[in-house]
Amino acid sequence: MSTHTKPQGCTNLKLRQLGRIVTRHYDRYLSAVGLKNTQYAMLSHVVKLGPIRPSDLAGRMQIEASTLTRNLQPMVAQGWLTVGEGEDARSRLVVATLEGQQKHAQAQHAWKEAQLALNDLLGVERIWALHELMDSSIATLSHSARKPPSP
Amino acid sequence: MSTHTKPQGCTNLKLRQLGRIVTRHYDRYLSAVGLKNTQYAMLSHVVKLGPIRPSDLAGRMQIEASTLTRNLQPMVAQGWLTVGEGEDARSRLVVATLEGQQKHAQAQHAWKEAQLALNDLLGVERIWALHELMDSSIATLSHSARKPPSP
DNA sequence: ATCCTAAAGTTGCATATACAAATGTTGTGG
DNA sequence: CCACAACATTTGTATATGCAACTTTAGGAT
Repeated sequence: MSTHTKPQGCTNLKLRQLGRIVTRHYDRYLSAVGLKNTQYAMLSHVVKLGPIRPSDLAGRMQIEASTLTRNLQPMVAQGWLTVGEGEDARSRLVVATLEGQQKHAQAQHAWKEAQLALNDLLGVERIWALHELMDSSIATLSHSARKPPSP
Repeated sequence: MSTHTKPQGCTNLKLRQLGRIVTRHYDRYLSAVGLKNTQYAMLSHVVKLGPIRPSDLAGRMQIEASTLTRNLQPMVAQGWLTVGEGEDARSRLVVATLEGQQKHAQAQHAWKEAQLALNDLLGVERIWALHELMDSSIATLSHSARKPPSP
């Protein structure tokens, strides 16, 4: 018979448990430069995607727009990002300041150490396999409009 | 040459992005019974592990003790869990009330729908592969005392 | 017994996350 | 032009998450 029949257990539980462990790992490295993992992620996105509208940024990061609004605040307060006027009067544009770009460059070192340490702990094969699966899952799910249960 | 050289990108970023998507998915199903995914996870653990000390529960769930303290509060307020005296005067024991057990049984249906819907979206092969990788990663990381960067 | 350390929980502080509802803005059909 | 739907962002409310510091209680060593 086959080595596996049906998936066991809860995908969400596993994702969150592993996520917590891994997030703590990265945060220990990033704390040396005064950033949280989420802030590093946001900074990276803004540095790379240049002036970008909040809703587009939220879409790229797979977070809700309302979450983005709040996550921006500490970054703006620290002077790493600014939120300026957009095309419309309703939209804005997020950009990284010079300090933000410098902070990002500085944080990249810490990130790399964290990533390499994790590679060591899990082995590059497993990391690689995880990345492939997660990338393809994100791609699949970010398109399918996931509909709530019927009635 | 090999089809892959080194893992690209940030493991933490991918885990969190996929985690957010999947968590939202489950939460949409669980909202029908008035639970958040994390509460369902906690309820399941307590129902299964019977009277258990907070620190042991935290260890099983891979969350910090201080997080557990707070996450317990809404559950106790709803009457699903109680926190009683433990062996010591310093430790406690968490147990599920009757209402908690009923809520859990009720929530299991919603959870199953969410899981099956996800299986459909991603395919059982991918789910299975993800579970295997995440389980083994959690097992590996939960033992290795992850040490912060030197100085 | 006393002092010192370890163990178990909790609090203070800061951030992250999302849904529902509110606000303000734009574009459109009539 | 005007009512109305569609869009972009923010607020209200609630929960989740972790680190550092603190309190209380055990256990051990002398």
